[in-house]
Amino acid sequence: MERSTKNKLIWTAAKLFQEKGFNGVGLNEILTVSGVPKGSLYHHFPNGKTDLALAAAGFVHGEMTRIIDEAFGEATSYRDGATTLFHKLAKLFELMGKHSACPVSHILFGEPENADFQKRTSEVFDAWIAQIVGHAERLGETPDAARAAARHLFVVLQGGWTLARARQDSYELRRLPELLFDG
Amino acid sequence: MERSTKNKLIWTAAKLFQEKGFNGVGLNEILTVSGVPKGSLYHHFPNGKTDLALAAAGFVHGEMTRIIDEAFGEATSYRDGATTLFHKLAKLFELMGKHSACPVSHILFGEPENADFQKRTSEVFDAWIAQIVGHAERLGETPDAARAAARHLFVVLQGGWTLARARQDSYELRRLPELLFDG
DNA sequence: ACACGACTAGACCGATCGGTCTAGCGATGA
DNA sequence: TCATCGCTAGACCGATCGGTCTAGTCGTGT
Repeated sequence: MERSTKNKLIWTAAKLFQEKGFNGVGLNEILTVSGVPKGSLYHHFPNGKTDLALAAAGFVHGEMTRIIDEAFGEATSYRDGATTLFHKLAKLFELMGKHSACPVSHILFGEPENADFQKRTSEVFDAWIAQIVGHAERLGETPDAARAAARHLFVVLQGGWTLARARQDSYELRRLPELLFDG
Repeated sequence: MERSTKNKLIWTAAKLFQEKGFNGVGLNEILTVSGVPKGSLYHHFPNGKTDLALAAAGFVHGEMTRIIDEAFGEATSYRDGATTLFHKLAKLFELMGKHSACPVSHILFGEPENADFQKRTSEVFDAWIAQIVGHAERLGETPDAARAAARHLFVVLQGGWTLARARQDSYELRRLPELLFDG
């Protein structure tokens, strides 16, 4: 990602929002950390903080999409792909300092009355699940099995991430495949 | 719960924090909704907002403990108990307006740098899992199976709640038993 | 050389934040 | 009757919030 002013803002905002939530981060903090003045923020994001949050959510959505494709692209079975995905996310979780929540939910759940945030969250979740369904079918699962498996994976990932965060331990993410496949 | 001033504060704070998170709710909003003046808040909670949040988390912890015991108390098998639990929580979710997140995590994850919040979250989660392990063993599961089942239930509950919130649909909670038992 | 548009820079604004402080109410016991 | 004390009541505080506005910088096309 090219380190333009705009991208620095998005990257910094995404990181901070994931740690502390939309309402837990002030513009001044984002500005100080990214080293960008306030005028630039409102040039690139005329609607201010909400615009920036939506852009940050879009960025992490793209990153997550890429990670999912990478994990399943190398795999020879659905189980392999899912296991790789959890290990990749565990590494990401460590990289973020073991404080971050599921990127999208933590950025966009802060303002439940904001219809844009609400809609976007739902869309992103649907997109992830559909993407995993696609990989599952490609790797030989029947459509029904693929849909059930994708939902199960998504739900377990969300919950496992919460537990990992509470315990500050990425192992909670790495052991999730047991839950899916050895239960 | 007796409707004393202190309890009105706890109850209101719990509801609002669940919807909007710790940083998404101002003291003035809590005070207005509950109809309590600021002086009373600082009389009952000398350390202000953080005290109140910990009390609210303790309250929802107790409620959740009660719900878990009720669900498994009526049950003749672990599967029955778990299914009842999900239905009870789906009803609760509807009652709260389909905006609320997992009570404890949303109240206490707002300030990841606050060690008290961090510790309390982890403790509450551990307590819930231990409680479910107890019920599972009582209902005939082996210790190993009970521990695996309890973790699976907890993780699926957390993730399913997130999905239910994103889609504003309590059915996402009601269908979780399929994931646990028909996968 | 000059004009113009994209972008940077930060002073400044009213509103709201969490928190403090003093005054007073009202039940209880001496 | 009056002193006491748990609690209510809300005015007030400095800090910080998200957002606006003007001035200036820089690169590019003419």
